Amino acid sequence: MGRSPCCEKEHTNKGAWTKEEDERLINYIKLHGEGCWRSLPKAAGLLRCGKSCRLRWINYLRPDLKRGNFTEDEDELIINLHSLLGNKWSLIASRLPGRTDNEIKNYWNTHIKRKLHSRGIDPQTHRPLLVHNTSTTTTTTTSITKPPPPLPTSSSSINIININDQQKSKTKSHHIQLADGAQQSAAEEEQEQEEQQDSNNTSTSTVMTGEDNDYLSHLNINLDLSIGLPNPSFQPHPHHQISFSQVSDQYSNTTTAAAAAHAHHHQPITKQQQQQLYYNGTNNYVNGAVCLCCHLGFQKNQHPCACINSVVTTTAADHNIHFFRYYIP
DNA sequence: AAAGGCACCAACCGCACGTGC
DNA sequence: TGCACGTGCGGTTGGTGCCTT
Repeated sequence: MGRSPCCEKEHTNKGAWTKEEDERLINYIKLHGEGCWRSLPKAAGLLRCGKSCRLRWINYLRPDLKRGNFTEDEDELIINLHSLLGNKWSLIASRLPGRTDNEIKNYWNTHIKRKLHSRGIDPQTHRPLLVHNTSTTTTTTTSITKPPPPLPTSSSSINIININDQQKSKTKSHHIQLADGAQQSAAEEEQEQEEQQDSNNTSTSTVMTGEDNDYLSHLNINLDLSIGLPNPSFQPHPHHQISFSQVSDQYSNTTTAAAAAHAHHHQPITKQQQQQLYYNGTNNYVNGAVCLCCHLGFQKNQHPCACINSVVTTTAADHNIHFFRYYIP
């Protein structure tokens, strides 16, 4: 016995939405708000599937949507985010206010892919295209190529933090600038290249780097990616309600840091702790954290993530810095 | 003017995940 | 623990309009 269909297909319209349908949907959501998509069509007097209503609202009718062409900045941002996240369109869209995942996905397939090809970059791997790369399996050929060029953003930083809860004194905190004119040592860079090549043999597009090779090879790697883009309208997922300040001293005290780590990994925290965290963020630019433990499948089966004992430290105060944290328990 | 090719994008579909029971 | 349900995501499809022949 299969699951019941999401709607009665014989009684639903398909295809393009009419103006009248749009108005019905808008009016209903204005009155009752979003949600309960399955029952919405009937309640709103629409002969549409609930999923269709949701899609129409999210991708087209929502009042906060930004219409019009993508800017050059948006282009670059999408490219950078895609190089980090892969085809996680909703995650990418969460960093572009007013843009939808569907819109970005379409834009990627129609414009950016071509743009990258013209730059000689493989849009899937973000590595230089090889002349002899005529095979359809680009992942195998790219494993022998040079590492990708630096991201064309103003600057990027990777912060690798190894925290042993009992031995915080042995904490390793590794901060690497990936901007043009990188602040990496040659040895670090070499190791990063090796690790990147290793990581390319997997389906994960995330770049692993730093001196923690032993730890990185450990199965219990936890990954927390927080991309610090100036996105004040960012609405964190309910699971990720706690925002992280980019200013290091905000989390220099253990209580706050522990609370932040605690909350970030889906643990309940007190109202007081929450207020403290938000208060700390208000004096500075507050960055919405994206937990890739969940989004990329790391620690999917562990609740909470093993990185719960990590202490959050940050190192950058530049509002435009792309900010990553890797937690290794 | 008609036909064909192409680009664009709204919409659909199937699946995965989270939640409640 | 397993199931049903609601929701969201990513890949794909199909309609439309523009351009070229």
